[in-house]
Amino acid sequence: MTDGRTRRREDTRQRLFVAAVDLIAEQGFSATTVDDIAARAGVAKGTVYYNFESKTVLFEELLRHGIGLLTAEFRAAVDGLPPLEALGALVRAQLEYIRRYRAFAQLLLSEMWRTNREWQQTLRLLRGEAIAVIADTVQAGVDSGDLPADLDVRTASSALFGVGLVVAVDWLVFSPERPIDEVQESLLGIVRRVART
Amino acid sequence: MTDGRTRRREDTRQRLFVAAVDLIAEQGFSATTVDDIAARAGVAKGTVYYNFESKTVLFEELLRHGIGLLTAEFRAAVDGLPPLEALGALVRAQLEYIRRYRAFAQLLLSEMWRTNREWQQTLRLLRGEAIAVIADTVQAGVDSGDLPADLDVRTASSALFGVGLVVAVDWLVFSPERPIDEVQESLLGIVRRVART
Amino acid sequence: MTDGRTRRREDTRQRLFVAAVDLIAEQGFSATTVDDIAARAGVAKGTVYYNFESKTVLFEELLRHGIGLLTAEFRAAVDGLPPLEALGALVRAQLEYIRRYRAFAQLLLSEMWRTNREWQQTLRLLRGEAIAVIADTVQAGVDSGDLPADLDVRTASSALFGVGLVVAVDWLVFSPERPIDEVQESLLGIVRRVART
Amino acid sequence: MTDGRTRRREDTRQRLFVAAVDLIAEQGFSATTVDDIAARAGVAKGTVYYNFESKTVLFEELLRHGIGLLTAEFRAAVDGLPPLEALGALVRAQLEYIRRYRAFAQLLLSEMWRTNREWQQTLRLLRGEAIAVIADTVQAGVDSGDLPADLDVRTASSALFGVGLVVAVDWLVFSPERPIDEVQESLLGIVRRVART
DNA sequence: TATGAATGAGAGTTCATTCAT
DNA sequence: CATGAATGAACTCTCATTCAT
Repeated sequence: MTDGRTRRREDTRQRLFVAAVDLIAEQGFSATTVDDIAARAGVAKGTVYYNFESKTVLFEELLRHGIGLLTAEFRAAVDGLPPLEALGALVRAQLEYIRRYRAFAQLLLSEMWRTNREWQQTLRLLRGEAIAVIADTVQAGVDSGDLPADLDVRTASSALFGVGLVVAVDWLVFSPERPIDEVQESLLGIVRRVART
Repeated sequence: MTDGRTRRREDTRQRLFVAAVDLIAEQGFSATTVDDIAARAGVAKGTVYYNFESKTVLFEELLRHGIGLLTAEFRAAVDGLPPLEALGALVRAQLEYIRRYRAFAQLLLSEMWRTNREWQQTLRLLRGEAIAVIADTVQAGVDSGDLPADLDVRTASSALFGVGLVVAVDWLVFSPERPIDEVQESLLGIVRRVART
Repeated sequence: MTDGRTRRREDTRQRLFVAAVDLIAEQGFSATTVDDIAARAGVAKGTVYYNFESKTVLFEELLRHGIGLLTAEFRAAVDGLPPLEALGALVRAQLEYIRRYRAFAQLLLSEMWRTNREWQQTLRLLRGEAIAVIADTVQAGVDSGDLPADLDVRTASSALFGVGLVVAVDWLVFSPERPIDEVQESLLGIVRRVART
Repeated sequence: MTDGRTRRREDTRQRLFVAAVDLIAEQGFSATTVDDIAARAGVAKGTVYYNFESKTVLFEELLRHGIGLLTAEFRAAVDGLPPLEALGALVRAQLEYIRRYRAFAQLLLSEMWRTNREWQQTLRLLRGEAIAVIADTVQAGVDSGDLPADLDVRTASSALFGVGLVVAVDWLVFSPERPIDEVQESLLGIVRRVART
């Protein structure tokens, strides 16, 4: 199972993932060619098709992989924490994630609110899983009285996710020199104020 | 004589704009073909090229047109208002705009934070003009003492623009049944709270 | 017949001829667009079609006009002259013509030995008329004993025409600083030597 | 392993060369489509672009290949010969070449004296290399006293090249039934007579 | 007599995908 | 497990031609 061949193959897949995410973040899915991906990964074009059924499938697995990671970090962040602290931990986790996987975050920002794309179903589903963690935390806050009782949990969670994404990416693209702590503080400050209502 | 011709041509360009913005918002620039655009506009393919140098130029003029409109509405909104009220007016104007030109807003959200695209220069420039109106208002608020003196005006304006965009589009895509007033209230509430700091 | 309208139209046709001959000489027939021709002639594209049935017809009339002129000058040159002097006069006439209508000469050089072109029939016919004047002169020289009796009149005339064309155009393109008299002398010298055989 | 592939690819390129030269000679560069070339070579259209950057590049490599061959034959022809004999050898070599690669010769005749074409730089350069061999021979003849001391070497070489081309192609197009030896004799006769001056 | 907006067939080019090696 | 030559459908763009003004 984890013999030489499997490891080699896993390595190739990993390099293709990295190459694809960078290029698609920069140029978008359609503008990124399989040739580009293979070249940046340092393999032949045929190798892409040996490892993935198609360009679309490669992209879908990429989304699955990336958002799965984010969801896992969300779950780890809130584990055992009381609602308000958990909310802060989520913001921190999202920022950390975006900083580490900047290209993937850009890609998400570009694709998340599109319509009529092949992988839309997949994306909505994955988005739902990530936001569910946020929603659970928000719901817990409402139940415990830490958050206003009339809060629309679904919309608030959705907005929280989107705001974190856009603010962090905006920071990375337009003010990369600004320290992340400031950004984190601003976001946490806003969340706390909203919570207090 | 020349007037009839000019009017006809202007009409054709307008229809191409409308067709292009819808399709590109849904599918992205690369995935949208010139054939699609021509078909939706109800003209022949050659007509697209008679009116625009290239697909890229059509898109750039589209960006210019759309963001120009937004900037104009921003300017009209803040005209003569004191800082805090002006800030509220900006939020309202942005939401109104996004509701009216939903497709264009989606398109902006998808392209604004990308790198390495042909029209990036154009986009950055236009974004700068729109954000300048916000920045002027924020700066006035800082000067008047309505906003915290240590506020990073540039970053705050940038974030305000991004948050408005992502929240409004998220609402249109994922909770279209929710009345816009609520969204507006939420956003205004957040802005006011931040202002009070 | 020669009223205002006709004169204006004739003027437009003339300008289109001049524009077309220049452009086609430089770039070839296919690479020259009707837009190019109209622009250089300073008229609208529709005007080309108002004056000529099609691009091909414009070109054919151009060939007819240009080679007709050359043939006429050939006829005028040899008129009344004894064979050997007539031969020299032909060389001079051809060089004069090429110098005056350089672009047309280039165009001829490019198209004359092509096969499978639409206007080939026309071109062969016109070429035949021009070469007939040369052939008549050569034949007269053979008959009078000034030229060798076993000379293949047809081939010799054909070659004379081609050599004149290629040497003159080569001179115009690659050694334009060299005076025409030298070129003429060289050519006449060769012809005279061949004649003496 | 790699050898099999390389050979296959080289084979494809060769077939594309042959197909392209025939078609372009007949119809000209612009009038020849990539579809035509692919069809005659018996490959798919995409294969043309897998092997050549563009239609223009294919044509440039074609020119390079064809004129390179001619230059090589010129060099082989004059090798070790005294000036006058070398001159005769050049004429023979040129005629042989044109007879063998008739299509390429027609193409050269059509393109050589054009201006404003993309590959002009390339063509001038290659023409220079071929004519340099002639010029060296002519210069040797001048130095040895076999040719007139006041001969303009550059112009004479240029003209010799052009005359050989136009006479040979004229013969192939308009009198293909005439044996090549006669043509060769005529040309050699002229050259010898000029030499005697 | 002249115009120029519009057209659509067809050109050059790209690229996801296949497959023999 | 990996390769890269070949493919052909689909793309962007061009341009000779038409026609209402």
